Amino acid sequence: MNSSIKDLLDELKNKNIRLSHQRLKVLEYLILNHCHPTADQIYNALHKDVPTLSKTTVYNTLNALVKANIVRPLNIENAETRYDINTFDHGHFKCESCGDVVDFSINLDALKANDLNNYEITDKNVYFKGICPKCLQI
Amino acid sequence: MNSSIKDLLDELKNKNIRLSHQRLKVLEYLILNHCHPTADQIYNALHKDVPTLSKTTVYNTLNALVKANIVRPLNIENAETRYDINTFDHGHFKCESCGDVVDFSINLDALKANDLNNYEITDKNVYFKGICPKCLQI
DNA sequence: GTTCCTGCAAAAGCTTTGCAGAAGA
DNA sequence: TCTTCTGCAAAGCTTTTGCAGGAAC
Repeated sequence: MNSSIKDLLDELKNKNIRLSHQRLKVLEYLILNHCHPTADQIYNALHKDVPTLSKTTVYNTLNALVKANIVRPLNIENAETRYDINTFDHGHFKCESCGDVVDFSINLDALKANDLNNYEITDKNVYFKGICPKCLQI
Repeated sequence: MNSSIKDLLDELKNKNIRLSHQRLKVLEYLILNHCHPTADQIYNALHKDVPTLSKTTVYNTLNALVKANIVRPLNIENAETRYDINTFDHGHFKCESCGDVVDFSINLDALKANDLNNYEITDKNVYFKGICPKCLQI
């Protein structure tokens, strides 16, 4: 399960991340939209409500949240980093037609690599590509 | 198993990919160096032997090989596409200390995603991150 | 002789950096 | 008050594009 908003804010305080209006807006967007947005998508979505918002601040905020382990960066396509606030184990599916990314549940602990016995593994990633049901119908 | 060089060249001919000197050099590099190089690494390695080689040609060649399904592009880190000529099922491990990428065997067919029943899945990717044994010793 | 490829220069796209003014604690 | 954040402009990187000359077939 996701941590509560309060826990999140406490964690931010502990890590000396100031809760500016812009940062709260980015965080709110990530919590309300589990669609693995790019920095650009976040910027475009928030720009209407916060006209002075700059892309620099979006990047700044996202990098701070990644460093604080609150969001995870997602690299499926080149030159397109997406951001994910879900903390439970899951894989990602990207539709090559519409570009949408959805989560799917997968047990990452069960993923064993016998070839990597002397390696220290800190991060496991799984992503699939293909066509989503919506695009298959067209 | 990897296909033989002859099979590769036949496949290139079938797909109307001309066997220029530069392209053969890039292909040779990929076959001899299963280290998942970036375009830049390939360029730097071949530049000595083929002084007139341009990065544009390296990119052009890699894109042609990807389109022909002869090499696979690998996106682990943002703004750093790597290229892989191994065709058998495998995952990738990237050392966050030295940056090296190594293969490990994994059964991708066994990776099932129950949440994606109505999805058409064309591509499965697994990558781990951590520290390799060499860097752990330092 | 066609068609496609090469390589230069320039451009495009995402992300980072420098810095002065503004806002959070 | 002190520290950090914002947002503009500019720069940094990887990758792509336009195009004239050259190579493959």
